[in-house]
Amino acid sequence: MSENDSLGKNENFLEQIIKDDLGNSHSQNQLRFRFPPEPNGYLHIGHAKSIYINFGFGQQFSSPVNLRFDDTNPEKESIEYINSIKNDIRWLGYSWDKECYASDYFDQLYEWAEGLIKKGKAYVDDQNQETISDQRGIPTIPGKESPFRDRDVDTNLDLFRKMKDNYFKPGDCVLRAKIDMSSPNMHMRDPIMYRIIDHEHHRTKDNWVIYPTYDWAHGQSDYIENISHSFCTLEFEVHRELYDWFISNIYDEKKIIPKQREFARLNISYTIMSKRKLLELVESNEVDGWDDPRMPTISGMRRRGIPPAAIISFCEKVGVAKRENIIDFALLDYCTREVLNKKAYRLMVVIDPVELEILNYPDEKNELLKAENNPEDESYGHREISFSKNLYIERDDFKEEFNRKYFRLSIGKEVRLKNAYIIKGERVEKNDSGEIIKIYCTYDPKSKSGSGTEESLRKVKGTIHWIDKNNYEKISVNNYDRLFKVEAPDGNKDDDFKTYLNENSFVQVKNAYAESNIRDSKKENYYQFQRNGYYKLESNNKELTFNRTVTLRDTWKSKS
RNA sequence: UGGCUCAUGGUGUAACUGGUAACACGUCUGGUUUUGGUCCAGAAGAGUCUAGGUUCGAGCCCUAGUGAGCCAACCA
Repeated sequence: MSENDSLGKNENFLEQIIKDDLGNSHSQNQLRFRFPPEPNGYLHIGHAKSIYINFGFGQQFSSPVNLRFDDTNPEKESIEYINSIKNDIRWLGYSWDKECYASDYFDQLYEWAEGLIKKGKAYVDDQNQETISDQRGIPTIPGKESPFRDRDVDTNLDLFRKMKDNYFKPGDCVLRAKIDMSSPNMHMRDPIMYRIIDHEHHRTKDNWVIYPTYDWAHGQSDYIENISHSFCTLEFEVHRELYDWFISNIYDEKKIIPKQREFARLNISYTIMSKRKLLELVESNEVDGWDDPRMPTISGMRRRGIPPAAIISFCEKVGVAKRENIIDFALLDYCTREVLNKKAYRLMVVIDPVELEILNYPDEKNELLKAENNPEDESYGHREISFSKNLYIERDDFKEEFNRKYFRLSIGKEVRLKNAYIIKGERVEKNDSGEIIKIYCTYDPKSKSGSGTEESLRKVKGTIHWIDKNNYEKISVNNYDRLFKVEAPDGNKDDDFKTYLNENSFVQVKNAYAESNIRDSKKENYYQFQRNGYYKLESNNKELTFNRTVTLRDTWKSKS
């Protein structure tokens, strides 16, 4: 079901690798992918790219995709994260074949580790962390071998079993692969396979006190699950040699050898993509949790009102390559608007109200005017909006002084009230501080929208939205903006990224006036407050509260 | 005194086994429009990091530079 194929769109390099393998080493039914998050945080838009890549290939090649939790570090992981991850993937519209856990393979991994010891390819090192680290050397200088490196097999086996059986304390010893302390690749300098961690695991509870490291667990998990292609981000490129080394040492049957390949992670301007830093924002209460609408997390974007289709479309447009990149946030906004324009129910909401009285409109008259729910889609139908002599309009839609580029209301200037009549500004009333508190206008009774009269067909330059003063709903609106003030908040290693937080990223408007139809709004729907932006219902407890997803595109260069 | 990776308009991604750069976003024009939205039409903007080489011909191949990223957690 790949749209890519049908559109003849260009293949990315990972797709080419798969197709090459299909022509040589792999058959169609041997293809299998996986998405391997560590349950130590919430998924963000960067993970969405990875999800899109892996599950996208699954769809394209009709291959199964496993969801595998890389849960080898119980100190950082939790069931809360597991649940949020599953929820987010489903919300994005994907379903996995098997739900797997690296922890399900702990027995097998242990067995293989003993196998490596027996082959003389792994040993227990009694040195402390600091010593091991010192001995590893630096990239330009070879490391030194551990004095415990040449222990015999029986000693190693005995020690390793004691490690497993809780004879030692964390830090007393580790199991290391015996490879090459002078390798130019630091990861080949006798990497650690097991360490002792005294912490209950969220799944295996207290069954284990030794836990495999990422390098020892990941590739083997791929191998166990018959994963054909293991795609990860660029920083794991240097791990590949070790990934292959481990598998070559356990490989003993005619199983698929998984192939690790790396692509560039996603970066977006004015935000950060590090789980560690995102956690920091959450814990320091800079944001309202992992799902704060300003967060680049999947859950945050969901709360903000970005539909899954927009996220998928974004990942598609962003492409897959090996080059470091920073995507312009405007592309995400574009994808969001593109989807929402077709989906959103339109409503009129005045966010910063000022009173408007129509002098020649009958005092007691009240009309119900017809409005389209979505001009992009006839099937959304129509609604009725209450109209009378006294209204509210957006303060911003009236100006006493203006230039020829100004389309909105002013004294002596005509404008159309959306779905209603053409009015002309007459005069204003100000308070002592010179602030406009009320605008007076006159209307053309024959210009009613949709009436078909000659007057109603007149072209006026501007159209503005409004609210009936006698029939409206007060709502609360959360206007969000970018979380950071600079394009690359974590680009400068010397500065704390939090110093670049945008203090105006969240503006709450308590008293916005909405047409009364807003009472029917639903959590699952998307809304456009006309001429203002797209909004998502956040809460409908006593008072309706909406989150602004994104503003409408604004090409009016209101420059001054 | 190391290894690995990358280098195409402002941003991102293309260009099949070499045949003088395409698409999207952004920007700018104009048109339509009862949302300064949408939609439609169009424009500007790179000669592909640099220097050599191979070739009739190179963004694609080779060499050497330059620049950037990653690697020295008992994190993933």
